[in-house]
Parts: sequence; structure tokens; C-alpha cells
Amino acid sequence: MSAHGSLELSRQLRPLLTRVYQMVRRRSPGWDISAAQSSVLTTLMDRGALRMGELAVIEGVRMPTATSVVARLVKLGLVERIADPQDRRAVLVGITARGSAQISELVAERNARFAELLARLSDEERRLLRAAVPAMAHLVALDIAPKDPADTEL
Amino acid sequence: MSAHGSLELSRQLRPLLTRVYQMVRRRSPGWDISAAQSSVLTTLMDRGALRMGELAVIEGVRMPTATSVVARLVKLGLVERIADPQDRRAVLVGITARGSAQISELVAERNARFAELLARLSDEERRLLRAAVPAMAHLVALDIAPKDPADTEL
DNA sequence: TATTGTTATACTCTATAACTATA
DNA sequence: TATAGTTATAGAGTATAACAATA
Repeated sequence: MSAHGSLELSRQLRPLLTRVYQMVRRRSPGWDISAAQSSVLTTLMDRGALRMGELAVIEGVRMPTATSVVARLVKLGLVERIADPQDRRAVLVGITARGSAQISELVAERNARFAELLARLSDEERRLLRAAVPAMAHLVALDIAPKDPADTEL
Repeated sequence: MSAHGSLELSRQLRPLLTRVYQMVRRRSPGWDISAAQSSVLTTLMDRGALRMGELAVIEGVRMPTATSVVARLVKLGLVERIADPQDRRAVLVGITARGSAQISELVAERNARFAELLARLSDEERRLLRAAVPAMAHLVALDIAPKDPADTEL
């Protein structure tokens, strides 16, 4: 019944989200690592060492892609490949101390840059954004939830 | 003085924006055109025909990149190159009827998919998101504004 | 035989450097 | 000489198909 309101909200909100995303991402000079690379690093930071296949699934890419991104990160000394003792076919990919340090810096820098923009809003505007955070978090959680027909009631 | 609150808000909001962006973008099967291509099409849709160099600036890419993206779109019949009568060095790039139709469809599809997610939130959550829209719009506008020292007071 | 990864190949997006054509 | 754009070349990210090694 609220489908109409949702579509209208989608029309307003979606382009804005795209723009804000690009603001924070695209103009980030001085960082040598790419979006794909920083995504892998944050994943490994959050979840610890992962098998190549798991990493590919989480990143939403195919295995050959994961292999090549990891290969470049290894060359940069930011991740390492570890043989899996349980299964000799498998490879564990882990972040190195240097990778860890670098991604922390990058995240801090992005947050700082976004914060500068937020600081230029009014107190009221910031309050409204803050109030919307839990709803956004819920939205993000929805995406992870399985989309089986059985889960339609979620 | 509100710098601290901004940084905290940035920490909460920025990762969520990234995730939502990816939800809407990445899992969009059945669309042959790439992100760079759809971005060019929406730009041409919004602003009409542009010179190659203007397009490159707006898209935030170098001219050779614009040239190649446009070349592929021309091959797909979605944009056309028009000689500029005023300056024979220049090229005007315009969207075709087919390009126009295709981008409208794509935008509608993305909005619909995002709306489905929004529809799964509570009325209250949607209300909070709606209330945050003007602040987000302001945020986006800030990025466009020049960053000269003189404009610091904006 | 099935699973885990890698290699081979190809396409898009991106950049810089060198070039052409016009102002 | 300066500007608008293209071509040449290279590297990153992505994919599919074919392969190797292990379970």
C-alpha cells in the first residue's frame, strides 16, 4: 500500500545517493590504491583471512578477478597468500600489517573529507541526516537478507 | 565548532551510503550498458548536446576517455557526433532517440528496484529518509560549488 | 567426479604522450 | 602558437572458457 510513496522517495533519494557516493570516492587524490583494492582490504580487515572463493563471493566478483586483484595487492605488500593446511587446493588471503595501516589511513581520510562537507550544513540538516541513519542501516541489512519467496514477509 | 559531530556522523553515514549505492548499482543484471556509458547518457539527457571537452570535464575524465566511451555509444546507436558549425575542430555529442529511450528505461528500472527495498521499511523509517532528502540535496550542491578560499563562507 | 584456483584471452574504462587539424 | 580532439600504448578491473591440482 505504501508502494507509491516508496517509488517517489526512490526517485528523490537514489540520484542523491549516487552523487554523494561519487563526491566521496572519485575526488580522492594521492591514494594509489583503487576502489577494488581498498574494498578487498576493508573486507579482509573486517573478516580476517578468507579463502579466495569466499573473497570473490563477498566482493561480488568471479574468481579470476579475485585472483588478479589479490596478485596486485600481494605485489604491493598489502595482503599475503597463505596455504590452507586443511585443503591443499585452497588459498587463504590475509591482510598484512602494512595493508592494515594503509586502509585505516584511507578510511580516516575519507571520513574526514566527508565530515568537512557535513560541517558546512546547518545543525538542523545534520540532525535530520543523523535521524535517518538507522533507516539506512536497515536498508543495507535488507540487501543481505536472502530473497527467497519464503522471505517476502521480512 | 560542530566539527566533532560531523566526523561522527561521517563515520556512520559514509559506509552506509557506499553500501546503498552498491546495492542499487552492482546487482543490475540484464543491462548491457556500463556505468560510464549510462553516466554519459544521463548527462546528455539532462544538458543536451555537449562538446567532447565539456563532456569530459562533467564526467570527470580525460578527453581520450571521453572519446572512447562516446565511440562505443555511437557504435551502439545511443549517441551521435555532430560537427560544430562554429569551430571545425570541435565535435558536438548528442543523445539519439534510442539512447534517450534506453536511459529512461534504465533509470525507471533502478528507481523501481530501490523502491522495492524502501517498501520493506516501516512508515516511520521512510518518513525519516524523506525528511533527510533536502539535507542530502544541500550536500550534493556543496560539492559543485567552487572551492576557492573566497568561498569558504558558503 | 567434483571442487578450488589459475591461466589464457578479450573487452571496458582509465591515463599519459604524441599526433592532426583548426583557430 | 594555442586549442580541440584523436590515436597509440599501457595498466586495472571485469568476464568466460579451458586447464591444473587436490578432494
